[in-house]
Order: sequence, then structure tokens, then C-alpha cells
Amino acid sequence: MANIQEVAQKAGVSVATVSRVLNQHPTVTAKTRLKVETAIEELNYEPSMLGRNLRNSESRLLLVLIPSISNPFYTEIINGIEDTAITNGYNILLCDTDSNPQREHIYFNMVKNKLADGIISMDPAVDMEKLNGLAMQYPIIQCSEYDEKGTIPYVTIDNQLAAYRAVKHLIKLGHKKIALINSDERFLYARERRAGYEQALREFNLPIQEKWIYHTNHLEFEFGQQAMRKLLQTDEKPTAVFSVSDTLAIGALKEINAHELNVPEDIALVGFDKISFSNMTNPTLTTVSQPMYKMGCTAADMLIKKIHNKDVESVILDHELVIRESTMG
Amino acid sequence: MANIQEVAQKAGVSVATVSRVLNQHPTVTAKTRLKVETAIEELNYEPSMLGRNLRNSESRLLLVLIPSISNPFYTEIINGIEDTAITNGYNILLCDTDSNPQREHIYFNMVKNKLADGIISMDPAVDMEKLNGLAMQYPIIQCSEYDEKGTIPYVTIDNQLAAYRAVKHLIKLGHKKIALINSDERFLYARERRAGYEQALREFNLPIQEKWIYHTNHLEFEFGQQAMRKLLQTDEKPTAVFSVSDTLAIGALKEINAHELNVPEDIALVGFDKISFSNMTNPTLTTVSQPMYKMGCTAADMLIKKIHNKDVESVILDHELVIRESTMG
DNA sequence: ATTCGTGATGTAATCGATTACAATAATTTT
DNA sequence: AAAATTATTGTAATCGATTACATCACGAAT
Repeated sequence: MANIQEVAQKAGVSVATVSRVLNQHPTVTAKTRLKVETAIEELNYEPSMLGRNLRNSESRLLLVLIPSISNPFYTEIINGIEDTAITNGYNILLCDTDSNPQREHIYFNMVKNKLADGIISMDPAVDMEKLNGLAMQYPIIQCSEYDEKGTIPYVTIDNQLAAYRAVKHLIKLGHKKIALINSDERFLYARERRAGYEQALREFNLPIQEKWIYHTNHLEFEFGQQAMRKLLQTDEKPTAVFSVSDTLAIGALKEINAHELNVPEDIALVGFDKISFSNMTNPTLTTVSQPMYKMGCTAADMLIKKIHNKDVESVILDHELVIRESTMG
Repeated sequence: MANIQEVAQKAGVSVATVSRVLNQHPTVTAKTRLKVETAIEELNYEPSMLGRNLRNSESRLLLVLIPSISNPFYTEIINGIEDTAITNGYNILLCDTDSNPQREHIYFNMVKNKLADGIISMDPAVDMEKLNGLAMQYPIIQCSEYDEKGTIPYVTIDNQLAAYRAVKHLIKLGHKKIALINSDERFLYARERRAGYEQALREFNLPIQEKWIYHTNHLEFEFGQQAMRKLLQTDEKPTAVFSVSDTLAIGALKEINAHELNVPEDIALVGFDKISFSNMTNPTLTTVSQPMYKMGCTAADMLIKKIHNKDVESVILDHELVIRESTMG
């Protein structure tokens, strides 16, 4: 790979002139520009981002932190981020943190070292303290999950309201024994969705029963199955289940079927996220739709603004309850 | 963010000594090491990758090119890559190329510019010519999809044999009218799997009927539905379907159900990839299992070897036909 | 006491770009 | 035609690290 020196030599000019051509400075003569451009062409030269970044302290790269690539919830968000980034001349790099602090540390360092210009964090398990510290010096946005006590701008939905509506929908269908499959309440979204669940129950004077609330640390299908297995073992089986994630709900559906029970006749089921697979199950899954693509776009917009030192405000986007077969009697 | 100069000043030593401490050179006195380490501590200093990379021409970053993050097929492979990379002191960056040459170009440049040390490409739609050109100078490995005419080392499975076995399994069950849902035959895997399909039919003297071969450009569920709709419209309906991807098969299953037909009684179904969803459908999906995690590990191992200038040979891993409910009569 | 050897540290070049400032060439003004 | 002005281009410092080589200090050998 040729460097700027060789181009300069070949074109018979100084490196400064080559750099000016590269950066489209208007002061360069058409003739010299041509010379340089031919030299670039002939040497197949491409400027080194390393040298450039070191000098400019800018990489035009955005980091997107996700806990796990296997969660389909993130795919549409990422598409939104990517489209917006590219429109603005940025590129994104996906970072699968596996909720591992050590990996996170590496990605944090990439920003400190100017290898990236900013971070969009979607990892609920991120070290909030570290993230807040980093955010004092570097552009950071949180997407979906955020720190209520922190000062980092975020884009999300009203999780409590969404859960409330989902459970209210079940209550309106006549259900009185409604279970909750929740994830780890270390996470804000889990706490908020539980609050929404309880809010709905209280509003209709239904008791909140611990035996119908199941917590799981993982979001994979199998954990939904496991959750449902437990719930079916309770002395009084629930007639409806609200799950805080589609993947868990799909696992639950599988388990319900395995017990020769039917959805929605025996047990109604509501998920959360509207992942594409939720429309492929039989029955199709009632779920809460988050505007994922828009969320991604908004997050990217906010980050880019922040990089340019503009002020940004947190955003709460609308959600929607998508009623499908799993709650249609 | 402090730099090495400031640390040197604070510690009362030269930058060379600081660098020596950072790189654990044995020649530094315990006393000076301590001085430097305290200074690093106090200034909260972290060495800049940019400066280091520029000097060392090494980033210890690997690029992983995937066409789309939404395809669950890649998740386990990526886990394998990531685990292996980290064990060897490398980190990975996921690049969602969207099969877009312009985006690819950016990622190719990152390697040219030493922002990354090598590439694992999993994009079937990658510009093979460019990739081959790049591979003459930079470490590149192909995973899953590869260029049969090129010289880039790859890791994959025997796609033709796998397809042959899948279709033979259907024939052994007594099926004579077997359809194929294939993806774009620009891709090698699609051509190979079709070859396996035809090989099995020929071996058992079954005619190859164009009406039962459907091509689709996308792998999302909806395209599987669309494919199946077409196949059900043919004058003579197939009694079995082999789909080159689980996502397409799951879409097909949905469509079959929508027509009030049953799997496997009316139509048997075989997918490919053993994605985690394929065990959540009802009935569960017979599919071809690729050793995805191992594939990822192998690819990462090969790439790291290549970065260290060792010779690497292409690898063909074993596959397995996983028989589940969708072909159990 | 002088010389030598060894180990610890410092000096300065280097990687590949950008850019302030200097220098030169081209043009206009008088 | 000489001076003044302006348009191009070149020189060299800079970003933050690494490292070959130079230097220095100190103890051992003679």
C-alpha cells in the first residue's frame, strides 16, 4: 500500500499538495490536481485512516454495543442506526459485549483512543458507573435500556405503560389469573414492565401473586420453556401469561403445546418486541411493537449531534399493542 | 486523556521508559517501574491504540463480514469466532455489509489501513474479485461461502452431500414429488445444494421437474411463504419440500398450515442450518446441522495463523441430518 | 586507580497523515 | 519595468506511540 510520500514523489509535488487534493482544498491548480490524481490512480493509493485519525482525532466510526447478536430484537434497531449513520457519512461497528465487562472495556477504550467517535449502548448489563464516567468526556447515547439516575441521553419507550396495556388487554378478555415471565430485575426495563403488570392488576383489584411471577436470567427460548414448565406446576394454573420478551413467550408457547394445552383457549399469551418470528408461530403471537427502526435512527441522530457538540434531549417513542391469534378466543 | 509524554514527565523519566513499562520489557528497574506505574495510575492514562497501531502496523482487531445481522445462521459462528479471537488476544468487529459493495469497500479499507489485522468473510454476495485481490496482500479467510476458483482459504461443509442426504431421507420415506426451495444460484452453496438435490433424485430415477424448483433472492420468512404459495399452486402438488434454509422452511410451514394442510402428513419438510427457531416450530423442523460454533473457531484460528504468516489449508467440516417431527409420519 | 563490562535509561527517528507558516510564482498596479 | 498583491506550492511541526542506538552509572577485574 503506497503512502502519501510516494504519491507526492510520483506526482512531483509535496505531500502537502497531495493532502490538499485529497481534502478538496480549492487552492490547487487544475493541472497539479490532475497530476496528483493520476499518481493516486497509478499507485492505487488510499489514504491511511490511522495517520489521518491520529492527526484529526476523528474516525467517523460509531460503536454499537449489543449484549448478544443472537437476540433478534436488535436487528431492526441496528438497521436504523446504520442507515442514519451512513447518510451522515459515518460507519458503524457492531460490538458483541456478551455483557462482559472486559470486552466492554476494550470498546470503551476504542473511543478514548479516537478509534471511534462515539457509542450507542444497548446493553442492559453495561457497567452504568463506567458508562456515565465515560459520557462526561465522550459522546454516548443509550438506546432502549438506560440509567434513570444517569445523565446520558437515551431513546426508549414507556415500558411501564406498554406492559400495563398488554396486561389490561388480557384482563379485558376476562382473565383473572395472569402470570408474568420477567427477566432479571437488575434491568430497568424489567422493573418497569413488572410495574406495569402490577398497575393493571391493582387497577382491576386482582391480587398480585408471587407464584405467578417468574424470573429468568436469560432470554433464549429454552428459558421460556422452563418458565412455563414451572408456572404449569403451580397449584392454580394461570389462564394467561405476559412475557417480557417474544423469545421467552415462544418458548412458553412450545411448552404449553407440549402439555397438550391450547393457546389461546387454555392459556392466552402476550409477548414483547414483535420480532419477525412472532408472526410465524402457530398461533401467531400477540405482542408489543416497539418502533425499532425509528429508535435506531433516533439514537444515531442523537449521537451524531452529540459528536458535533450539540445538545440532545432524551426521547420516548410510541409503542403499540399488536393483537394476534394468541389472545383471540 | 493523558498521553505518554505527560506520564513520562510526571514520573520523571523518558517516554521510552514509559513505553518499556507498558510493554513489560525486563530491563526496567523495579523502582522506576513503580514510579511509572503510579504516574499512569494518577493520570488515569491508557495508551492510544492509534499511535501504537501506526507504529506497529498491528491492531489486534479482526473484521467479520456478514451480509445481514438478522440471519440467525450467523450467531453461533460468530460466538465461535469471538471466543477463539479473545483466547488469542484479538477482538472482533462485526460488519453488516448488507451485501452492499460500498460498505464492503469501507471495511476492506480498514484492513488496508491497518485499522484491522484481517477479515473473515461470510457474505455470499461479496465481490469475489476484489476479495481475491485483497487476499494477495492481507490475511483473509472465507467462512461457509467461498470462491471455488479463488485461492482464499475457507472453512465450510460439503453442501452437495448434505443436500443429497436430506433429499435421500425424503425419498426413503416414500416421497416421489419433492420440491426444492432454493436461494439465488449466483451463490455457490445454492448451486451445490441443488446439485445434491438432483443427485438424489437421479439416483432413484425420479424426474427433475422445473415446476418444483423455486428460487428466491431473500432468506426472510415471507419469502418462504411466497415460495410455498407458488408450489401449492402447481397442477401437481409436491408431497415433500427441501428448503436450503430454515428461515425459508419456517415460512413454508406457515403457508402450508394456512392452507389447512398438515406437516408431515400432507407435506414433509426439511430445512437447513438448524437455527434455534427450528426447534420451536410445531412440528419441529427436520434440518441439516452445520457445526457452526466449530466453524467459527476454525475460521478464527485460520485467520490468526494467516496473520502470523503461517500456511493454512481449507477445511471441510462434518454436517448432520437432524430428523425431527416435520418428516416423522 | 584505571579500565572494562553490564545494565538501565535517554535521545531521536519513525509510522502516515494534516496544516500553519514560509516561500515562491504569477498577476496586477502604478 | 519595478513594486505590490495574490495565488500556489513547499517546509516542517504535529498527533502518540515504539525502538535502534547512544549514553551514563556503577561495580568488577586488573
